[in-house]
Amino acid sequence: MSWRKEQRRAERGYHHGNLKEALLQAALDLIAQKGAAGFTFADAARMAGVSPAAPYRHFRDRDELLSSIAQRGFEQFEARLSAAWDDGRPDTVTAFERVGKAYLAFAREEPAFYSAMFESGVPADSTAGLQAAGERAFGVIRAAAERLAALAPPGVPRPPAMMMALHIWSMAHGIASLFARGDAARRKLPMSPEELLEAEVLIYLRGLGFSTDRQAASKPGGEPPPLPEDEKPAGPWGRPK
Amino acid sequence: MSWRKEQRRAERGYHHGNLKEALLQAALDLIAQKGAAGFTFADAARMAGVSPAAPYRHFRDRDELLSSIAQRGFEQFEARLSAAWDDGRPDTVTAFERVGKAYLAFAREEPAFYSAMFESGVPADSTAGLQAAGERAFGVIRAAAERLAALAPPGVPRPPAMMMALHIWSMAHGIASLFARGDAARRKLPMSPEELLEAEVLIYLRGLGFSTDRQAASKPGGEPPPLPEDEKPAGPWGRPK
DNA sequence: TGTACATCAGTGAACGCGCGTTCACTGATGTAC
DNA sequence: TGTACATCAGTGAACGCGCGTTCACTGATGTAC
Repeated sequence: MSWRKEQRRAERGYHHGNLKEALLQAALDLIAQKGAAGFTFADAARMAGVSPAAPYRHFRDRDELLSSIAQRGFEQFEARLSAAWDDGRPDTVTAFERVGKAYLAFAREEPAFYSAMFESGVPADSTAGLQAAGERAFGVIRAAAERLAALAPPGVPRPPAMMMALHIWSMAHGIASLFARGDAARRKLPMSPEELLEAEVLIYLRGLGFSTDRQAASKPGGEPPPLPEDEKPAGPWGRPK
Repeated sequence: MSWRKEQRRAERGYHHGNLKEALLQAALDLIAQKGAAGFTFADAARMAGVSPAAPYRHFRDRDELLSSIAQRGFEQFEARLSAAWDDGRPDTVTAFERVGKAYLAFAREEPAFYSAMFESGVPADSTAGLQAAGERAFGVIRAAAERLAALAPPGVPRPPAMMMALHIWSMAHGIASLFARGDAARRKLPMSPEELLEAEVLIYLRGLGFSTDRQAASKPGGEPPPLPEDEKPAGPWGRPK
C-alpha cells in the first residue's frame, strides 16, 4: 500500500511535474465515481500519488478545485457545442439539431463535468473565469438562436433570440438532467433523450411559425409552408392515430 | 451548551414522542441551509435535541432518511400540482399554465425538497414508495397532457400525451433547476422564470397546432384559428420589431 | 562553464474535529391478568 | 383497580476513521554572476 506510493515517487522523482493537472484529473475521476458531493481534497491527493499537503500549493481549498473543474467543463462544453454548430452548416436547422445532440452527448459522456458545472453547488459567478466560461458556452446557443430567429419567414414576427436561447437551453438541460445523465439518478424513458429533445425543439420551432423543413429553412426568403396535416413530430412516437 | 439539551429534555421528558417527524423536519432545515450534500445524520439528531444514537431507532442510515424526505417531497409536490390543475377548471389551457406556475413555485419555495427529489443522488427507484410517489406526481402532468391532447382541433393530428407530458416536464424542470431554485446555484435571468416557462409552453402548444386562445381551447369542437400575425408570446419580451 | 544561492514544489508528522456506528443501559409506556 | 412484566425509545460513552489544515522541513530546479 505504502510501497506503491514510494514506487510512484521513485518513477517520477521528488517533484511531480504536473501536479495541478493531475489533481484536476483525479478529482474528475472521483466525481464520476462518487458524485460531486463525495469527493475530498485528500482523496484527490491520494489518487495523484502525493501527500495530503501537496494540493495546497495549487489550490486554496476544495472549492477552488471544484470551481476550476466547473470552468474547464464549460470550456470543453463550449468547444463541443461550437464544433456541433459549425457556423450553421449545412443549414441552420440541421446544425441547430446537432447542437442539441451535442448537449446531451456531453451530459452523458462527461457526467463529472456536468455535475460540477450545474449541480455541485458552485455558484455560477463564484469566479470571473468561471462566469465568463459559462457565458461563452451559453453564447454558442445564443448565437445559433440568433441565426435561427433571422430565418423567420415573412409575415412571422421575429422572435427575440435571447428568449429562444433560454428556451432551448432549458429544454436541453431539463432532458439532460432528468434522463441523459450518465449516472444513477437517471430516469427511465420510453425513447432516447435525443429523440425526445429533437421532437421538442421541432415542435417549438413550429410554434414560432418556422418551417422545420431544412431546405426552406436555409433559404431565408423561402415561402413558409402551411403546417401540413401529415407533418408530425419525428421520432419513435409513431403517427398519432 | 449542554444544559440546553438537558433543559429541552426536561421539557419533553425522556421520550421524545415524535422523533421520526422531528428528524425529517430537522434534515429538511439542514438541507435548506447547507444543501443535500452537507447534511449529516448526527446534525439532524443534534437539531432534534436527541443523542446521536437515537435516529437509528427510526432510520437504518442517512440514505434511508434522505429517501424518506424525497418521497415526502414528491407527495407534497403531487398535492400542489393537483390543486393547481383543479381537474382542468375553468379551462384546460388556463389550468395547465397554473400547473407550470405551481411547479416553479414548489422549486422556489421548497428548495430542500426539490434538491432531495432531484439532485441528492437518491435513485428514483431506490424505494417502492419513493418510486410510486414520483410516478404519482408525474401522473398529474400526464393526466393534464392527456386532456390537452384531446383538445387537438379537427385536422390536427392528436399528439401522444406521454410525449407532451415529458416535454412539459423537461421544460419546467430545466427552468426550475437553472433559474428558479431558491438557493445559490440560481442563475440570473432577464425576466421571471414563470414568464419564461409560460411563453415556452404556449409556443410549444402552438407548434402542436393548438390554439392557445382559452375560450377556443375549452371548446374541443372550436375552429382552430389561423396563427394571427399579431399573436406573439406573452410576457416581457415586447412586441418583436 | 561552474558555483552559490534563491525559489519552488512536495514531505510527513501532527493536530483537532466531527462523523457514523455500536453497546449495554435505563426510563417510560402499554398490556395481561 | 392494581400490579408485574414485556416492549419500546432514547442515553451516553466509546471506538475507529478520515478529513482539512498547519508546520518546519528538504529535495530539485532555475538563475545571477
